[in-house]
Amino acid sequence: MRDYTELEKIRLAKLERLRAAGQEPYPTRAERSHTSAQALAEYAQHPPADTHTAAGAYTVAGRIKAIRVMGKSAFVHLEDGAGRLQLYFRTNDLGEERYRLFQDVFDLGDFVQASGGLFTTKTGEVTLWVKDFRMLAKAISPLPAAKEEIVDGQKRVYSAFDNPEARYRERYADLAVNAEVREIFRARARICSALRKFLDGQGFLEVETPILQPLYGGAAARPFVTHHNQLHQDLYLRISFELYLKRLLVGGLERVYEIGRDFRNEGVSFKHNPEFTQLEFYWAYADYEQVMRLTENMIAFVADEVLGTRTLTYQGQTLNLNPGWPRVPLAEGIAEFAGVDIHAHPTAAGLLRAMEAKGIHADPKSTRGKLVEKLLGDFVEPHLIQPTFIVDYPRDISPLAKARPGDDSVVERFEGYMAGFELCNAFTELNDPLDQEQRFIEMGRDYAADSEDTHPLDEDYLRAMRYGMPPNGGFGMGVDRLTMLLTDKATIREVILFPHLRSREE
RNA sequence: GGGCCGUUAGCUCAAUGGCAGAGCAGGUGCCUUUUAAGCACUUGGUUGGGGGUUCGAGUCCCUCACGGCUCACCA
Repeated sequence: MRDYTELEKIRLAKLERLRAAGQEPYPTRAERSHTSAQALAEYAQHPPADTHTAAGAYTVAGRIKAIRVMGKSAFVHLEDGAGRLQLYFRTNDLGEERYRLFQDVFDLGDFVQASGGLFTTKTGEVTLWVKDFRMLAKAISPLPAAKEEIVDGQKRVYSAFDNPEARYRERYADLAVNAEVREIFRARARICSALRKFLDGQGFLEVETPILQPLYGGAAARPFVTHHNQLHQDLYLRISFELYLKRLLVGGLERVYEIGRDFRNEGVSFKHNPEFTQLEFYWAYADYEQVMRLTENMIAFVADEVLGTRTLTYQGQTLNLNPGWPRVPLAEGIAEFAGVDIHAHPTAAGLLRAMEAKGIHADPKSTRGKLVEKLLGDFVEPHLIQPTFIVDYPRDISPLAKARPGDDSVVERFEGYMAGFELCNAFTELNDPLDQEQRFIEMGRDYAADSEDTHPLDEDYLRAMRYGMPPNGGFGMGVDRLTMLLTDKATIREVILFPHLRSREE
């Protein structure tokens, strides 16, 4: 038996008192004729002649958010999924005994059902004049209490439940108490719907590919490992969808996408959660130029659908999401912001010397591609506030992308940036099985040089490609990051319902 | 993994090394159109855990746990 707090013991006693009075604290069924918003809308459309007398018949259900008792009457705020509605309880209407029952055993956080007509109070709030009420679910533990006040139309919250750790660990309490948190996840759902609507409209097919994979690939990340008992087989949780989605192009599905979970066994930060939601699509006969245009249109479409505008404020910065993002070759961006001409330094050693000359220090074992990435991340990325495509990446950090015709050292790849961080990554996909095999082998060498684990070589993927893969453009985007941007949240944990936290001993 | 900061009542926060407090929530009263309702009284603490210094530790030191920020890592 667990230890209840003093506050919980008081509520347990109230629960017993409710039972003693013949009311079930957790009845099986509830009734509801109107949501709070429906009731208010109906009243507004057909206001009674005398607004101070209860009119109509409404039954509402929801959670008690505020109680103001004044002797023999009480005002209560009820919150449901649509909003809130004030309830008015009065001894005259309910009788001494029922009124006392309400006053004595109904608490903040309880789910209740109430019926009556609507009227307008002296202070102008449309309110349900309660003729009947009952408990729907008694709350034993008090929700983190917050108080709200409306000052000049602005909501002010006092003693808000805002300790991040507590909010993430008890997200249910966070959601119950902080209405704006519920809005984040409504927006998130609309973002996913808008992405699907856009891609479906472009003739893409939504598919599902394995999360448990015998080999992992498609990105540079350490995987989570798990085990199938009966098959005596170790399996990896996928780090990307790429290699499976491209197998589908081999199979003749020309436009496919997947929205789902990726798992990366790496550091946690304001923009990294160990599991995160990714959108990837692959588009046969398209190249990265077409994918760029589709990307701009997709982001603008989502902004229209979710925000109703293409201008948004992110952490105090105004972002313009209209299509027509600048295309900045990676080498130009680095030249501008880091003052290093990477074209002039085709070898890792040469580039490293050029960087050292600028006072930029890097791991001397880095490949040239790694050095270029460091320059991009440290010097260019922070400047990319407005939506920008950085294009044309070094071949050795892009093993699944196709080389640029006429320049083997550069691949047709772009990354979309805004607000100073990477949003998406895409390329003209490599579809030459012999080149792909060579790249995999090169990557293995690079990993060895970096003293990382050797990346597994996916033979089955090469077999698929040998059957013939149409030329195609592919795309990947972090849906969590897009949600951060559109909801103006500074950390990924705010847009994931249950972000990963270290376990805590009870 | 490193650095810095933090953890005090259900929630939000105070407290020169010297009696652990406030507001809200809770309880008991008063109050039949309130809205952070109001008024009076009042309960509530292993100050994250453990160890140390000290006559005396929420406060200083060590250590562990968890979190925040940041750096590193993240083709």
